[in-house]
Amino acid sequence: MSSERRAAILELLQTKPFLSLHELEERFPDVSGMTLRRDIEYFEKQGEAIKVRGGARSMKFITTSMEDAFSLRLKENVDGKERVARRALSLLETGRSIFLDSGTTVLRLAELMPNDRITVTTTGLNIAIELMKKEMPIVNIVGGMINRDNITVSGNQAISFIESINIDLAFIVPSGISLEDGLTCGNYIECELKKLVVHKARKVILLTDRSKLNKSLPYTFCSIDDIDCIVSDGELPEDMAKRASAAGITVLTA
Amino acid sequence: MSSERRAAILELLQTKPFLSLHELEERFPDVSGMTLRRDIEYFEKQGEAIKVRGGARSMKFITTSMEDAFSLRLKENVDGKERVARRALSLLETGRSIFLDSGTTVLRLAELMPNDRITVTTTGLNIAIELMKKEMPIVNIVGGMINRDNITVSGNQAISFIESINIDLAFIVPSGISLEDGLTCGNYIECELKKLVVHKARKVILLTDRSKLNKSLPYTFCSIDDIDCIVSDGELPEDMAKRASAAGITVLTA
DNA sequence: TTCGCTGTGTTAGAATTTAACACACATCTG
DNA sequence: CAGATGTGTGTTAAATTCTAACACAGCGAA
Repeated sequence: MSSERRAAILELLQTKPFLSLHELEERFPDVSGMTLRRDIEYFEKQGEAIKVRGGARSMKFITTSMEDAFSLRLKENVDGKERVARRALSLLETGRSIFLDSGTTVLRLAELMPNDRITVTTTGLNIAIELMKKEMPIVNIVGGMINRDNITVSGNQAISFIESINIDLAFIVPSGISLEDGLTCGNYIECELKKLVVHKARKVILLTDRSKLNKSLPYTFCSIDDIDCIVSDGELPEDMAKRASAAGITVLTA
Repeated sequence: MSSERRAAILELLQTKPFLSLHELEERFPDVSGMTLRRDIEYFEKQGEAIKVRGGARSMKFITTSMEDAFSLRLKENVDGKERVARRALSLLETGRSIFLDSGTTVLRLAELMPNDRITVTTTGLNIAIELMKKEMPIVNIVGGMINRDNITVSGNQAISFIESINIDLAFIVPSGISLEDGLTCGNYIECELKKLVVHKARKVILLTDRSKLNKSLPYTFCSIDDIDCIVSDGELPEDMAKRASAAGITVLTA
């Protein structure tokens, strides 16, 4: 039957950016090349792929110009970010007001977010877009100027927005973490915003991966002691773990 | 020289979803097909196009899942919207602060916007995203709750944002226009926002197409007399034209 | 001048794609 | 049940497109 084969091809299309006909012919030796061609044609009509010479390109991997600026960064330690995002998911509770920082880890979290009745406020344009694809969360975006580098909104208006809302849970991603300097980022105005978020949130959850540990950037927005929970993609260094436990911070390793 | 040709091809790629080699050969008879092939290859590397049998598909028209929710609506009277957007383009002046309403016509305007030094404030998430792809305009997005139906931000925060800024030019798109009810839309809170924008803007430009004329929706945000300029995709009905000229409104038909 | 680079043209062969027809099998329909 | 219809598939040959390799001109740098 054709549907099984097509399902399998669709699977492949989710995995690889390019599927060659030769590949397909090897994978499905009992049907003719013509059939596989027709399958590709079918997926092209479905919008899952684009027929190109020699095979098909998967839509999943075709990103519009600006998105791939991210996917570049997204490729660093994808696996770690994925695990952190999934672990963080379990901290969500329905009916809450949560804040989502911007960043690729959080983007992944947004993609995975269940269709629960929660209210999300975010500074990340792409995160807002991602959440809109779902049915449920009420999505707020803070107002202000958009930073092209990281698709993040910040500024006075953003600050006054945060001042006006209540936050149960804040998921924060710093650019650097160190014992001495605490959580740091490289942009003053965004730093101010994060500072306020940390101050206002009832509970602050820090999402991090290996690459950020023991790094320090110009602006500090809070100390490690201000955090309530750390989700990391691996064990924390000993000194940091000690500090965390002294401060009563829950540490989750994903 | 190659750069002019490439610039022209890039233009074409912005216009059409598919460019055939034959088309290119007709358009550029003084270079060989091989050269045009190489141009396509070049644009594929640039991420502007995808090479397919017989030509190239423009990236611009390859949409990721959520975007095509819009392209559905975008298909209504595309031609009219396109003309209105292009006509509106000529009203832009550098160094100004402009407001862009949300809507497909404006989205097209955003896509066409030159790389000038202007400041844009918008309620449309997708419009902000579109503008970010460019180098130049400073992009502000108002804060507030996002309406899934039209990817628009509104709410108290949005209003306080608008209150805090100065607007030279506001490009407004109502859902309905009629002599009696003026400019109307179907959402109370968005209506309030538009009302404020019209009030604050030094100059209000109304973008409209045939489909909106003589329609009336629940909430009015301003009267026709409050407008400074109307850009329409065809002649206005006589009574409306009369009213406009009496009010000293510039009418541009595209 | 000479070198090397970039942009281009030409060609022939390779590879892919298309289109048309054929067949098997399942499912309706009278 | 016979016949009609439709879907999925295979086969073939021709048409089209693509690639690769080499050639050459123009231009700036050494």
